Amino acid sequence: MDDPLGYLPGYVLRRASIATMGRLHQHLGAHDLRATEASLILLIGERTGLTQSEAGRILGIKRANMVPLTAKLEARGLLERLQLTGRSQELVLTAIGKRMLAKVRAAITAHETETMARVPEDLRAHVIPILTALWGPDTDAD
Amino acid sequence: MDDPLGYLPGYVLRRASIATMGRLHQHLGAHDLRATEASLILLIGERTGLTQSEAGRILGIKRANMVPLTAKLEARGLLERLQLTGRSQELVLTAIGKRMLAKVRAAITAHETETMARVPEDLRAHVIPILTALWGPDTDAD
DNA sequence: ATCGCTATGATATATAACATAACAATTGTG
DNA sequence: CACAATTGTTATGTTATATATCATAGCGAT
Repeated sequence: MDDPLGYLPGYVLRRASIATMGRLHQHLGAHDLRATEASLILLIGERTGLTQSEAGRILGIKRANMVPLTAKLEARGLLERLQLTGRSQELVLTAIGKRMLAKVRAAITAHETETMARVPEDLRAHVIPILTALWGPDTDAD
Repeated sequence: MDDPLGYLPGYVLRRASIATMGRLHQHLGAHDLRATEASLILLIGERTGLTQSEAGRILGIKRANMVPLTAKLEARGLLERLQLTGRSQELVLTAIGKRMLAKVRAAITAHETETMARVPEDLRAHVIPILTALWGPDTDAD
């Protein structure tokens, strides 16, 4: 098709992200999960004792937006909110949530493999370093 | 802050894209342009005789969403729609639009430089190839 | 221990960017 | 010519953001 903007890193980065997210969405679709929801489940699965706002900070999701996100997952029985200190609450996976976690991990692994497979072999080692560099230390979600 | 998901290419790609778009937005903010609008202006500036739907196809924007996009830019006096065949219309930059194009190009160049500067020098050459590979041939917007 | 500041969660609301579906008009083609 | 495909448009819905405001709870300093 020719993309006359294909020489612009920012543009190509965005298109790459959109395309990759689209593919991820297909992997997750079977479990009726959005990428954001999946990332939260993954995160809780890897880090115990996380507070709702801590999780939000790590994922770059604002406090206000964590509310409907956790509410939805809680409504589906995937996670629980444990009142921790009276003003903060810990996010914990339920049994169903843990089963979902396994499925999410499988989906993510498949997607990850598929994603890396697109990159010429000799460049694969540079993917994470480059993307991490572009991510950069701008990480404040709130 | 530690990002426990930092080993996932898809996740890091998304964060990188969001961060980079945020920085781009700052460059463009002075001209009150969204990234999408800027990309359309850039595109028209590089390719003459483009139809609205052609532009949409190239940029991955659906026909329906091209309407408010072009309408807004036309309302700002940046572009004109020339009836081309009776059902298709060519997008053309006005004089003001061309002046804006110059500014957009400057902003994009600055942003591009800033973006590449984040990447360790020895990896820079791989940025576009990797991102292009990840973008992949999924390019159908409609 | 109380005063003031900050953190947390929640609510309401706005916006950008995308999607789908239906439609009219027009063009191209078998 | 009849029919299919293309183009632009309108209406509408969804998702992921954002902001502003609020009540409550904890914390630090005096």
